[in-house]
Amino acid sequence: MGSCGRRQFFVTGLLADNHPPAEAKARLAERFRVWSSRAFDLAGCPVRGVLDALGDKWTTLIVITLSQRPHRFSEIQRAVPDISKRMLAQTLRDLERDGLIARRVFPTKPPSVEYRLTDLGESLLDPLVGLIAWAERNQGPIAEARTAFDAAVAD
Amino acid sequence: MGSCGRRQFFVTGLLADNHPPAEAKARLAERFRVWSSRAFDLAGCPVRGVLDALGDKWTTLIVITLSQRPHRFSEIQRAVPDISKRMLAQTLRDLERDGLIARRVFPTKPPSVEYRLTDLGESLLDPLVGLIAWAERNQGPIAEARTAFDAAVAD
DNA sequence: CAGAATCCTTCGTGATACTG
DNA sequence: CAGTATCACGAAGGATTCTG
Repeated sequence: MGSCGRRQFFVTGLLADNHPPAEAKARLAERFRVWSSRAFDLAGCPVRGVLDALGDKWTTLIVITLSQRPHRFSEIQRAVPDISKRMLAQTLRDLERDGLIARRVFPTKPPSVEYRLTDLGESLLDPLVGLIAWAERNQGPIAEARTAFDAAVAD
Repeated sequence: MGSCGRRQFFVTGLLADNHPPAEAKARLAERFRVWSSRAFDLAGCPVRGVLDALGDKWTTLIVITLSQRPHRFSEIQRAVPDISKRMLAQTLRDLERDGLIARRVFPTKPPSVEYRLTDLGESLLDPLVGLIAWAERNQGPIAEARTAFDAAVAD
């Protein structure tokens, strides 16, 4: 998957206490100092890690689908629009490898396989909802900014 | 950029009230019903939108860098490891287009340009910190899951 | 049904060179 | 300094076929 580059982008300790709105900036500032001081020395890169895991085309849609209840392979395929079998299998495999979902095979014929979120996977839902909520809240402003920008570029 | 596919993945209304930990699942369940009912009829796809915007290699690193203070072009390039001028310019342009950062040109010679987060951009920091915190908190378990999975695959 | 394997196309990204 | 333009490559993703 993606790399963090030769130099590592390093941010740690953000979770020390809870974070009231607008404290985020201050928290990042604190962490940024840590990152700057050892940027080139240590491994581990949460920012890149989480983005490599969730940034692809299907992962979050599958996680959201599984957030409701366990699904079978073909159920997910019906639930997630336009995903191919190839990408579904691959994404499920990656999610299982990261410990976010559990795979359970029922030895029926034809075989059926159930996928469900692990506790780790469910713990991701909270921050994920935060992001989605932000996206919904700011859909309008972003769309406006885009049309304004495009109009300005067109002279 | 990326598309939502012919059929739209639609989730709305997540931000009605605040969300104590572990309520995320219930909130998603509610939204999922809405999504299912009009998945094929309406446009707008916050999940895809935010992922298309943040899922690339450099966007979040730049946002985090700018979260501390305004930066000039070359400052960002020094702060973000291994980014090329091409990708820096392109990512900054996309961020400006979405209204997340503001660009200000000082007519000096040689010219200098300052980038800063807009209010919209700063509002992204909070959910972003949530994701990073999750990533840090679960770096260990994920790494363990991977090695366990790889070992199991290797028979 | 639940995949694996193969091929093929498109996109994101990097390297390099040029400009105001 | 702050970009743009062009080329080239590798990886992500899609379509298809095969299997247990």
